[in-house]
Amino acid sequence: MNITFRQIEVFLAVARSLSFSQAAVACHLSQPALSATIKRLEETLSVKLFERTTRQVSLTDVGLEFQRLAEHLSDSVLHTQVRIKEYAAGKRGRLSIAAGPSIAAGFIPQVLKVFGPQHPDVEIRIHDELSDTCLEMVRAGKADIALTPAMHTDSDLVSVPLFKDYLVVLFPLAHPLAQKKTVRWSDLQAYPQVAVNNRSNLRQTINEQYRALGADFAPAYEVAQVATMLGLIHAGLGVGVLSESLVERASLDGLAHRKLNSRSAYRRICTTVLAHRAPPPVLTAFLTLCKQVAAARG
Amino acid sequence: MNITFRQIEVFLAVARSLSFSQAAVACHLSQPALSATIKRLEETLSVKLFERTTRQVSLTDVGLEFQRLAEHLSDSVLHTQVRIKEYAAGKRGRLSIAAGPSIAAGFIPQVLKVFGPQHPDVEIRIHDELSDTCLEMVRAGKADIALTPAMHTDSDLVSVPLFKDYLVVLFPLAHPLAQKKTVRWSDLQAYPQVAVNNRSNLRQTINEQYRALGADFAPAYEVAQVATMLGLIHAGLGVGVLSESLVERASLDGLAHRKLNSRSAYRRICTTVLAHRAPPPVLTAFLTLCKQVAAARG
DNA sequence: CGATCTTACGGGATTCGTAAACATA
DNA sequence: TATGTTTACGAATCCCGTAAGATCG
Repeated sequence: MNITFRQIEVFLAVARSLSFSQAAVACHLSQPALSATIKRLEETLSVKLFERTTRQVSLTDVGLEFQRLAEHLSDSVLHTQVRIKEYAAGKRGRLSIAAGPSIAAGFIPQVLKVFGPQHPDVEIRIHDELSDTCLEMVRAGKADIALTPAMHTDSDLVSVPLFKDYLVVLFPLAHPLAQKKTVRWSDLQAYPQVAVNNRSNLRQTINEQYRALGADFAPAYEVAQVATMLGLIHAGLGVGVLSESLVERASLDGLAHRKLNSRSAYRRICTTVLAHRAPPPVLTAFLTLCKQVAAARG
Repeated sequence: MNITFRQIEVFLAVARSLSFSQAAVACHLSQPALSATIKRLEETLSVKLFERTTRQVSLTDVGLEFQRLAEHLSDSVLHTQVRIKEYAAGKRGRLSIAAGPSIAAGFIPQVLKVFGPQHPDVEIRIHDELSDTCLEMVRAGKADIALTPAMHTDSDLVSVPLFKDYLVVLFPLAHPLAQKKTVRWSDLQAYPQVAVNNRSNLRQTINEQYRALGADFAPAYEVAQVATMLGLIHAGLGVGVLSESLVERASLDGLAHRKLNSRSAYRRICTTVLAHRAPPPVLTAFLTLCKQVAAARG
């Protein structure tokens, strides 16, 4: 014989109204049915909860003690139901996002600006690491999703293209490039260049672009962090190639940029998640929004 | 459609073993019945809790989240059941005892010495007040029970005699009274007496005893607290009449006592509780023990 | 006698167990 | 093929509502 949540609800209704009849209407139950429910509860606990004469109902001491505990139980059950529904709707939970440097600084904030307010009870962690590290984190379960330029074809990961992130060249406002309407790769060769090092996917893309043109890319300055690049460019030491997703969000006072006029000068940004694994609900909500934002940026 | 504690138990069994068959035997259920229970739970929450191929069962993300909540619920229900049974058995709760000065210092500790260890989860409060105050506290609901010499006959209170508390005279070890085997009231008149003031029930009993003998009681020293009496007697300033229940427990180094040789030199100690009110379970346990201890002291 | 809880009893839903079907490694 | 889950179905149980009975003011 087991205690029932229904019994607790009914008990609380009686304890509050101190009347079987009133509690019955409150519970949408006939009065004898309610009477029986209380009786069963008392039998289950082998305890008398109410002192009842036909004209008066009052809680026994044990009943009073049980009321406190029952109140807590009722709250817990209700709480559990809303929590689990929120969780299933992606309104609650933890979301661990791994993203490459430019995505983390450009695209992700754009998405989270909408996602955050819509999902106030979701704990979000952003891992801004190099692309390879991002994918490794997904594989290890440390991140739910990776947003990187690298398309992975391993069987344990599944990647889906999100948008094309075109390359742009960045330079000071007064720079000669500011006069040009369109910029080609060949236009850059006249100026010293600032670039991130070879560990970066962005750099590898640039290298490939140069190789395709039969040239070698030899930057005048090589750094690890994008922020350092911006400093060098701002100081007039050179120009630098970055991705559109970054410059369209970051505040780049004193700098201007042009999209590189080449059909192949882009990286395909992909979402990567674990294969053979149903995504957490909050992740599907996040993914849906990512696609919307990606579509909106055209 | 409502969630059931049985469903939660079953869910947790499956979540722990990750097998419907094993969980079924653990729950004393046929495997199809268990399968149906899980299905109903999933329908109630409108959420898929397990990812199951016929050969493998695993928790979904929602299921994992639900497991934490369910674990908490299960604990709460179990906790509630044991708590309420402990409470009903008098093993748990709050007990507020009001007792007159000598009872509080003598008899009560004797009872609690046994009661305390047997009921470790009972919060006990002792109100050591004058007898009238004790009865008033019971009437006001501030105390569950009063142990006093005063027998109350008001309709809202019900008193039951517990034991006879005989009067004794207390004196220093070297006092002449130490030579006597029996002491009568008349024997005391030769010595200065120390007594508590007229607000005390003890003092009123002494006054009555003297009146019955056609004498007036005129103590040499009158104080409010028993502890002060003991100090004065110890200093050799006089002898004092107290109750047997007090001296048989208190440590009275350097003092001796004799029972007063009179059939009427006692007070009838009573328990008093509210009438028209079922006593809290812990109180019945306490009362039972009081009667046992009272019977044992003869 | 009127209001309220309890008991009695029949119908309907829920839950269970057995047996068969089904799906994966 | 062997193991483990789901479906199908009949039986027992539980739960509810109506009607009658009991009790207190």
